[in-house]
Amino acid sequence: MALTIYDISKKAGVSIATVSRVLNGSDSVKAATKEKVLRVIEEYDYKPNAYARGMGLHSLRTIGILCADSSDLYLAKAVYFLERELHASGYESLLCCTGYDLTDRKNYIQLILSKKVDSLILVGSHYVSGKEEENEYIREAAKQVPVMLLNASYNCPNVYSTLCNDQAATFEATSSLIRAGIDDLLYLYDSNSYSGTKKLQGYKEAMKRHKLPDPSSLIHYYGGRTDQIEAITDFIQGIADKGITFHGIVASDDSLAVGAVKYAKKNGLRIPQDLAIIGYNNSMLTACTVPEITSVDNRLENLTLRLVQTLLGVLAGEEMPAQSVFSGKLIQRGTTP
Amino acid sequence: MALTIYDISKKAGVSIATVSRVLNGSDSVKAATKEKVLRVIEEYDYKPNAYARGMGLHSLRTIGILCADSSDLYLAKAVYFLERELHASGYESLLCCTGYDLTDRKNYIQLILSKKVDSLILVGSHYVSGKEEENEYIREAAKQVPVMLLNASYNCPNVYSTLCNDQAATFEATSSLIRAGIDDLLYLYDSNSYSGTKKLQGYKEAMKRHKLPDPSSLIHYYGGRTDQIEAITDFIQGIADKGITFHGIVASDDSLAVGAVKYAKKNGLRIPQDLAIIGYNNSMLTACTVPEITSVDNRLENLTLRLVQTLLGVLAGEEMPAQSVFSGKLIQRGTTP
DNA sequence: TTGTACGCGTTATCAT
DNA sequence: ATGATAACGCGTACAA
Repeated sequence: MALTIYDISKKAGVSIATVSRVLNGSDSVKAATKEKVLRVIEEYDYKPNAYARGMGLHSLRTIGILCADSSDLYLAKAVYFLERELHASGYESLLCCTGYDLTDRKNYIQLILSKKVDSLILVGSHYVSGKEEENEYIREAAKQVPVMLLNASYNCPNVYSTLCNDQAATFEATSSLIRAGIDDLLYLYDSNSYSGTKKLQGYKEAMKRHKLPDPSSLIHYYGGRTDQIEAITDFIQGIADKGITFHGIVASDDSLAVGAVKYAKKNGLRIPQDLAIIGYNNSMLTACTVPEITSVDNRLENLTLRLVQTLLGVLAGEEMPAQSVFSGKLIQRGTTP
Repeated sequence: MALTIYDISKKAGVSIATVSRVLNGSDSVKAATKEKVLRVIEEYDYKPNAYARGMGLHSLRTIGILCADSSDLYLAKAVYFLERELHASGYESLLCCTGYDLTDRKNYIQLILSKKVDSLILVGSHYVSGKEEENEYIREAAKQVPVMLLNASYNCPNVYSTLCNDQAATFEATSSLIRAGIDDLLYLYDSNSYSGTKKLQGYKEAMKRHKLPDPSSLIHYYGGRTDQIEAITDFIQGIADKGITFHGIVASDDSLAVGAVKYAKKNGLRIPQDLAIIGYNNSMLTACTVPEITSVDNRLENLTLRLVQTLLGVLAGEEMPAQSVFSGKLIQRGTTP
């Protein structure tokens, strides 16, 4: 059996209260006593029981990180950064891959809350819906612990949003192509999430601002998996085969842009002369093609850093901004003129 | 304040013992009583306190998943599959990105064990070293909880290994190129981990078996980051610039293979006629290049599935195999003849 | 089948 | 500065 605080107190010749004080860094304990207790703790390699500790402190210093799919290139990076930051601050991370289904998500959150996490981090904008009733579960969760949103925004007490201004970034990306003289721009996207919607708005706004005709026929939703590059290529081919002409593509994700590059190659189109392409996320995928893909960097590491700082502040009882917005940045590479 | 088992027992007009029995699915409770208690639980949405429960059961049904870097394409997939399987079996996953440093890993494991996880899953072969003294921490951990190894093997009580026969797979991949008439085969690798060593052995074995000259000058270690494709391309260029000639490349990772494809393009080499390439892991990267990359599939999902099954068996007190080995499979695509 | 009472290992609140 | 002791909420012998 593992040692308890009683064992240590006996061996050190003090009471359990004193041991507890030493353990929790109380200042009201004589240096000599502290030294003595620490030596015993060291000698027997005593570790306080986590469950019992959780009961007393009402916390195990654990944060629930929820994401739809942690094998997604972008989400995986987000999870990685978050875990690293949290660990550095003495918190552990309970990872939950909830999938994209609403009911599954709700159940998962219920479960995780019952495990007494100190906070919930929802990674990715899929967690915020356009329909208010579908966000009810966020309000509910926020009644129990602070809820942190990465790449989404939701206005509600105890909910804190950290995100990139995807709309502005997409507006800028689209505009840069238009300024280069390309105005038949295809818009490809794969998600109707919060940020998915914002990106689309950015594209539309740019088309409108430059007085281009209604782009409805140029906007296409790819509903398949983003790691199926071949399916994406076929998808774009299908659009072209319908007789829709385009000399530029703005994509909501780098994988869609990779599909676009492969489409161009298959059809003997020169990049960027015949077809210019812009991706999103500035992932390693941008470096896999020839030429390399121009992409929007939404500074994920920055976002995660800020999110954790905000969270720590909230947990410490400080007043924190409910929303932190950063700017994206277009990284120029070979697929744009 | 949240409801306790006492509140529920009062409202249901029974003792806490009965509530506890209902909660834990004991059979010795009258159907009517059970029904009554369940209704109260439902009505007040009562959730047992996790800490108190952990104290009694000596478990919070939580597994520690350790990996060096969960943003790595391959590790991320492994973590995703593991979490999914564990969740389906009623276990939560504590994610720990330990990095590649030994001391950091040790500390992290100590910490995580003190949080009372039911088991440790070490994802990726980096956790097993060739030097026995560096594996001491695994032995220590295994004294406390079962330790599961994914893609590595270590012989020690309470340690269970689930892996792909990377040596045989690499042997087969290398041999297939030799049979196609290419015998100046470069071997690129990026890790000296357990499986890294095995893969290299598979390559060497194939060269030897086909009576090819000592390949020492053809074996090259890339020490940079695998998500830096450009650095990989430069690395290969450097090898060629040294005057080493090769018409085929066997790589220990798909990202190295992507770098090889880009190297070929830069130098106007035809693929596969002038340069044949085989990657490893069969990741989405194989679909990003033109032509697509032939790669070894080590059936990750299978491995994770088996690992979790083994773990559940061990936790249930059943006798389980200490080692489960699966075969890899070469997926033919455009970079090989 | 059900209830009582105790143990689990801490933290926190009083005294001293 | 330190010690005694009461929570904390649940599981589980043991008793009924």
